[in-house]
Amino acid sequence: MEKRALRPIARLSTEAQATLSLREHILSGALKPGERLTETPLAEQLGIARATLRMGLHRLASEGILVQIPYTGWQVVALSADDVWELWTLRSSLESLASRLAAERMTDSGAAKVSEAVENLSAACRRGRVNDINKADFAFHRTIVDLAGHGRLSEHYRQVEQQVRLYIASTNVYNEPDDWSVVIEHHRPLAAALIARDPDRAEAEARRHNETFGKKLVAAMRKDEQP
Amino acid sequence: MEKRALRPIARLSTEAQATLSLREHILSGALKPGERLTETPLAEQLGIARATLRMGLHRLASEGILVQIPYTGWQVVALSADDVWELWTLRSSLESLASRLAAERMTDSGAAKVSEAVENLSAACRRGRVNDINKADFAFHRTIVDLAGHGRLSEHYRQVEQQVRLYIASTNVYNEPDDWSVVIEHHRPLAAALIARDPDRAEAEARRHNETFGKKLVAAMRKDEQP
DNA sequence: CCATTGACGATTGTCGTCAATCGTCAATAA
DNA sequence: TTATTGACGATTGACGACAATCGTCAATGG
Repeated sequence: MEKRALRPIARLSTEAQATLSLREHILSGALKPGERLTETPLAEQLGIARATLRMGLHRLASEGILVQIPYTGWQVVALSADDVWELWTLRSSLESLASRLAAERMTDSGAAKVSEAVENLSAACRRGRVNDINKADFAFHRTIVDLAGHGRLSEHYRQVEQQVRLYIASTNVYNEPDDWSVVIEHHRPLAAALIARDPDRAEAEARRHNETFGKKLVAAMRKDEQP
Repeated sequence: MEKRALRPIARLSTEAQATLSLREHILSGALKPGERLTETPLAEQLGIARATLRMGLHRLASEGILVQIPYTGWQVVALSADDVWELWTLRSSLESLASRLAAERMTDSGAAKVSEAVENLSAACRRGRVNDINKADFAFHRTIVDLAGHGRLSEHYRQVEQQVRLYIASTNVYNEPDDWSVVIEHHRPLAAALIARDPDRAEAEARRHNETFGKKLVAAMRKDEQP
């Protein structure tokens, strides 16, 4: 016998499962931006009815990773430089709020989570495997948002984060053999402010962090778009 | 003959029309929070198929003004004090960003729009009709967000605004015979900062505006919830 | 040769129907 | 009397089929 009581089984409607599956499939980079999706074959592949699949597609569209062209089909969004700018300004704003709130309600266990996240990121940077760094990076920011204890903020952030993931997956901006040590140096001040329970500094550091990264990224994109 | 060329007619899918219709119906306050909705009668009322209606319902759920209880029904969300706190902190964050951006890219025509909006609000306050004040208030803030020229921000703000509208419609917080002149005094500094093209001040004023209102509201709600 | 148009295949938009699941309430037995 | 259980009505969940609309491309006429 197990110690813990039985947990209620996680029941997911077929639509929810399909949405999950599709979302991960797209975000994994298996589908390139602009790639076309048609309902009928997709429904057959997933073994569900078209109407069911369709709900999932609509949801992903409302989340901004798919676009629908009436009577023509669905396609994975192709982000422009302006889109990336929008994403980063928005992310900066949301994460600044999250950081402030997280610092305000920081607990010992929360601080431990932040420490763990930043150490994971540090370890990943030392190993130098791009995918791992990426993952640890997202996990670090996600930790902060979760610690803010703000359901709607969490949901809005998730949508932005998702599109950022899509962008990262569809480009190789992270493949530049940059010095990975700078990545961790860019995160430590924010983590420190959080652990120190300093809302003002946490908010400022979050804003600074996002803005520097965002500016670099947008500049790189515009350079690519022009010629 | 008319001068202007024919504009493309606005074609809306039945689903989109149903969504629009439902959204306004709910936001108008015709349905009280917690009120139950069943698909079949609703579909009949609107004269559309259940599957079509259902897509609209799902959308409204993802926008946070409906909740779905599996195999049971849909209902209008009932916002708690915590929810209102979430809404106002989020709105503050988003509108601060919008105000900063709007101030940065302010043009003469933009400034005119801000002036017009604030004058409308002022006029409404003098007349003292609650509904008009309310409408002008939302229009003022919407003007700022539009002027920011940030599609995603606009969409995220819309969702928050919607829930705020729902909350306002379902309560009579605005019915207190407050001195309406204070309303306009709370808005003028922000408008002035925007017209002066001062991003820092605009951002700060937006934050201050939202926080004072939010705190007052949340405090009033908690007082109502406790006993 | 080229612009126009009509038809065709492909794809989504919408609909009606049946299956799965929920809450409730009465029947039952200790 | 009261806790359990079985059945019922109500409601959503999922499905397959038909209609509307799109882009394309060949046929047509100048």
